[in-house]
Amino acid sequence: MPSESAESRREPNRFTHRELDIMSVLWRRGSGTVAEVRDVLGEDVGYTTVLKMLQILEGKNAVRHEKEGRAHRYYPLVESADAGGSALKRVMNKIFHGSAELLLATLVENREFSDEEIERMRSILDRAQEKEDER
Amino acid sequence: MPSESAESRREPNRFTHRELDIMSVLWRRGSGTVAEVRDVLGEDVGYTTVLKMLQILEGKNAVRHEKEGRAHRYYPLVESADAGGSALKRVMNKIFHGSAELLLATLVENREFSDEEIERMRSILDRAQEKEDER
DNA sequence: TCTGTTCTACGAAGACCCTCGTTGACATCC
DNA sequence: GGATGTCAACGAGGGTCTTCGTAGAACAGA
Repeated sequence: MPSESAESRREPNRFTHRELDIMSVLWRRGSGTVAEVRDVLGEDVGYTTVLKMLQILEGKNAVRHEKEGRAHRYYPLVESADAGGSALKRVMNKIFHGSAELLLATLVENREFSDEEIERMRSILDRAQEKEDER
Repeated sequence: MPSESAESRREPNRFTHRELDIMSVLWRRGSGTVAEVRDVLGEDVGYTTVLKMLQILEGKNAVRHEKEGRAHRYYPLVESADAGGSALKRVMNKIFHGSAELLLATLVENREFSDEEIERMRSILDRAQEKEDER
């Protein structure tokens, strides 16, 4: 098995902090204009900054835009599940020695979950196991 | 609820990519000299680069070193569980809308787990629930 | 002693990230 | 028409991240 540590300079679905801030808004809302995104982010981020970031993201094919009146409306092209999968894999490998169990243990340790949440998480595992058993 | 997007410029336990590469090695091995860390990372990372990163990490109190012969042996000061907790929280909030269930679902979707692994993950949830029920 | 090796230390170069000032287009209101 | 407001576009500035060249100390072997 190759060492995996030599990262290719540009992985897919990997976002910088600000990029992630902005993608996060688009994922939540489905789409957004510059002004809308900026409203969510708060006034401490400049308008032109948000615009620039969206243009950068467009250059990376992470979003696309359509004209809407005089403004542009931006839509995410990268799915949050894909970005999340990559991010989780990275965290799991780099920090949790590749162990999903260690990751899960840390997750439940750092937050209190209600019975209902835990129940739903359990059923997620059930479904995964069923799928496994079918083979 | 405050908007949460205005990140403080330096969160604790937050590492850059290269920093994380190096911390990852120290966490796995428990400690390492520059040469040892570099061996794990592969020859495409320069010796002085690794040294520099370790010095930077030391400046951030993420590692410390002891003399070992003529060389330095570095030890992690930040625990992987702490770094992992921060990273998971970030991923959960920015990408999974704060939902641990969505996170778990993505995790099990992206990798096949054996029955044993799933069983152990289930018991992690059991333990969390017991703790919850005690109150 | 000379030479090669292995180490730390320092600093500078280059890439990347983020921010914002400025410009010009367009629209609206008076 | 002139003032005002909203918009995209561009580019430059300053910061951070990463890399590496170079220097010098310590040591080993011939």
